[in-house]
Amino acid sequence: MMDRSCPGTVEPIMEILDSKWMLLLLFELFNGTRRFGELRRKLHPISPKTLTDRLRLLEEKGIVTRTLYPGVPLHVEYELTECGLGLQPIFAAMWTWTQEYGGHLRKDADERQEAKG
Amino acid sequence: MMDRSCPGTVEPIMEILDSKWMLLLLFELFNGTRRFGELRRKLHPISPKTLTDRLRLLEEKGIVTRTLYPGVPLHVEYELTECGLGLQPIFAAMWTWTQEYGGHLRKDADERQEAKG
DNA sequence: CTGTATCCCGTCCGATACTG
DNA sequence: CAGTATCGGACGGGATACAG
Repeated sequence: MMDRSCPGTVEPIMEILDSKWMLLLLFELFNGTRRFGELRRKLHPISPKTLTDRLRLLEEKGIVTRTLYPGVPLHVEYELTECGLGLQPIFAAMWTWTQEYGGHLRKDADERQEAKG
Repeated sequence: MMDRSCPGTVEPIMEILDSKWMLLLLFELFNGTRRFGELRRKLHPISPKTLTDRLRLLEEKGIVTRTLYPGVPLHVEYELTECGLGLQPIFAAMWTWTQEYGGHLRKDADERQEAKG
């Protein structure tokens, strides 16, 4: 499974996850159905354009459903599909990794130490 | 675990994975120690600047080690640390997701159908 | 062989104003 | 309320030449 074919298997997922706000957006949706304005407030200061872009992408990929409730005022709900909920084990694996190796992520700690000499 | 703290737990990993070439680079290293030129050939047409950037980042994060073998010609080897090898379950989870839900990722299939419609 | 230094371009994203 | 349209800036990454 860790062979040459794996990058091709993994890349489509990365195309979803690696854009700005996408993680926060997904986690928000993991916790239940959300409306557009609700997401906008929670992800503040995301721009409406960007939020729409993200939601449309997730829709395209079959990860969320968009439900329109006609009437005034307009009312739209976004909800994860089974496919979207299925992403959770991936985040669980990331969470586990951080617990295990998170201490290694010092990054600038080293640089500061070097500066001090 | 899927609560509000999780994005913060996951983001540091995404900072590593979400840059161009990083997936291919990691998979190459999963298969063993590699030299700079070797990576450059395998990831062709990556630019040397970008390859260096990626390797430096991985080094900073403690995910790879860089070993210099002095002499002419110069010889450098990159190898995953235990921490780097620990990333594999994450990719395994992604792989599983694609097996399970990969069929949902049609994206442009829908667009084409719409065009025909 | 293993990088670094420069320059440049495309893309992503934010800000803002506007519409059904 | 839930978006769309438009513009512009920042930044990631490519090409290329050069250095240790």
